[in-house]
Amino acid sequence: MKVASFNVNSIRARLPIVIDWLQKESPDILCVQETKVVDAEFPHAAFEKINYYSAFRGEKSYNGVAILSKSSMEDIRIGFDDDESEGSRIITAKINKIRIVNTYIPQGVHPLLRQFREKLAWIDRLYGYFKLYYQPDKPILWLGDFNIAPESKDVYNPEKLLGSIGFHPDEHAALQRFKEWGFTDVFRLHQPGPEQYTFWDYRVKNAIERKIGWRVDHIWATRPLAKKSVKAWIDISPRLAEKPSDHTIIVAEFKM
DNA sequence: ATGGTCGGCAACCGA
Repeated sequence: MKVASFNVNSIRARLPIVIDWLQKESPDILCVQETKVVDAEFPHAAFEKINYYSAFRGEKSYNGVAILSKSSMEDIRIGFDDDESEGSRIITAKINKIRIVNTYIPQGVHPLLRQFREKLAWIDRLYGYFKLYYQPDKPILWLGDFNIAPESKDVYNPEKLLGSIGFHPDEHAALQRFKEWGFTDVFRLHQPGPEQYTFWDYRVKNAIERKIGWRVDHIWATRPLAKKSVKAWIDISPRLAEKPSDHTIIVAEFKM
């Protein structure tokens, strides 16, 4: 089983990249974030044409998440509990007995602003949601743009950036709870080295060459699944495309 | 370095 996650920064602008990548790599599941499109305009027909099912929820201009899958999806859930107001940031489905959770965690803007507290509260709510509905001894895959680099080796300059948005102790503590509950960072399991970035800011000139990046996109799994993972990698091809993306695609493979 | 660049959408917001 091959799974992947990609912050597309508009599914319409990045549709050729996504279609090409699906055809080239043939993953079982691709989770996408920042689709930036209302459901009525989500390009599901383009995915059906290449034999992918899709589950999606979006809004005009901002946010939006989708799961693309070769196998059919069951028990698709939008948002938290019966509250679909956060549906543009969390969508889940059961695929071949595995619970897939795709999240686009709020970016947070700046640690001194209310949006930062809202980001932490959102993560808290996600934690409560996991605790209430799922069990760590079951196979669960959590993918998405977490908007957090968990460790020093996940940012280009940890000394300078510690305390910044995306690399803040409160964010690290918030993520740590998920590890204690039972999640493993599958990418890190297979790639212990530094400079494994999934994101480079558009605004930084020659960011890739200068290695000014962040690892904020993730694939985490509960232990029964994590122990079946065999490899993980970052595909930077979207960043080098004609219409480059600021994020890359993170991929993991499991021997089922 | 304290700016820079995207996408969406029609002025700036969010990242």
